[in-house]
Amino acid sequence: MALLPQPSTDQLDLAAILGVLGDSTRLGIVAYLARNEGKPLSCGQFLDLGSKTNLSYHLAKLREAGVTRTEAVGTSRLITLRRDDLDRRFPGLLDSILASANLRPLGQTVPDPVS
Amino acid sequence: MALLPQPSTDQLDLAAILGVLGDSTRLGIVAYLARNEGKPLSCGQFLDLGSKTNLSYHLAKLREAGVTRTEAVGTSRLITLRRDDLDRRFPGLLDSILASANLRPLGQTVPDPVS
DNA sequence: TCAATTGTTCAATGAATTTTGAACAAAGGA
DNA sequence: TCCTTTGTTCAAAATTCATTGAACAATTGA
Repeated sequence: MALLPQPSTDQLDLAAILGVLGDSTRLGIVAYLARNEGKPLSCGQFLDLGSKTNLSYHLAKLREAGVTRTEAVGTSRLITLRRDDLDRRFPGLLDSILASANLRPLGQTVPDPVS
Repeated sequence: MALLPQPSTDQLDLAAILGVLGDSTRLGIVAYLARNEGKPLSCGQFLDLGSKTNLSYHLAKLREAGVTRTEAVGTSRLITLRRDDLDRRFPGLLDSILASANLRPLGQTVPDPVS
């Protein structure tokens, strides 16, 4: 129903986006969103990436930088990647970051957050 | 002559790289290095992006994250982009970031540092 | 109405970041 | 040997960032 405040497409700032993605928790959130593109996820889906309070903080950062869209539905927040806007503003950027993120660093496995 | 300490190619960390590029001064340095690929630049070339001391700080950050290579020659430091290593570890990432950085944000011009 | 679910906000804390000027060091040229 | 050029290191200060627990708010279901 209610879309939480977010920057418009032409307000998207590269340094701000890179900065917000320069954090392993937030990178994990974005990678998970990308693996589930189409289905909006609620905050609770990310609970193994941080505490409830901490996720609220990181998810707000992502939304304020324009990486994610957050819609309030009931007591839930439905979160999606702003792929269209990001692709329009910075073509190819998101995909190359996601591709890099999926290269398992040093043979480690990236576990999926709770489903 | 002497190559300053830097992470090896497989030590390159995506979050660390994005984090270090999430700063407009450092992004400006990297964009300028890319526009001059081939010719190593010394710190002084970047003087309009910050003070001498401040640049020393930012250039160290870039080197420690593995984005740049720094070679000490005399009293100078010759700085280059680690394009080969970055491309090998994260194919396409650097180019998409550079392409995004070259989209003038909001019609602004990016002035070249002093030559 | 009551209780549970889902998240946010707040204050506090500790850590990391950015910036500055002063002092320093190393190399090169006059 | 001096002086200049090129950068680094250090300490200090200001700011921002990440994390936590407690309290709160809103919605939903029994």
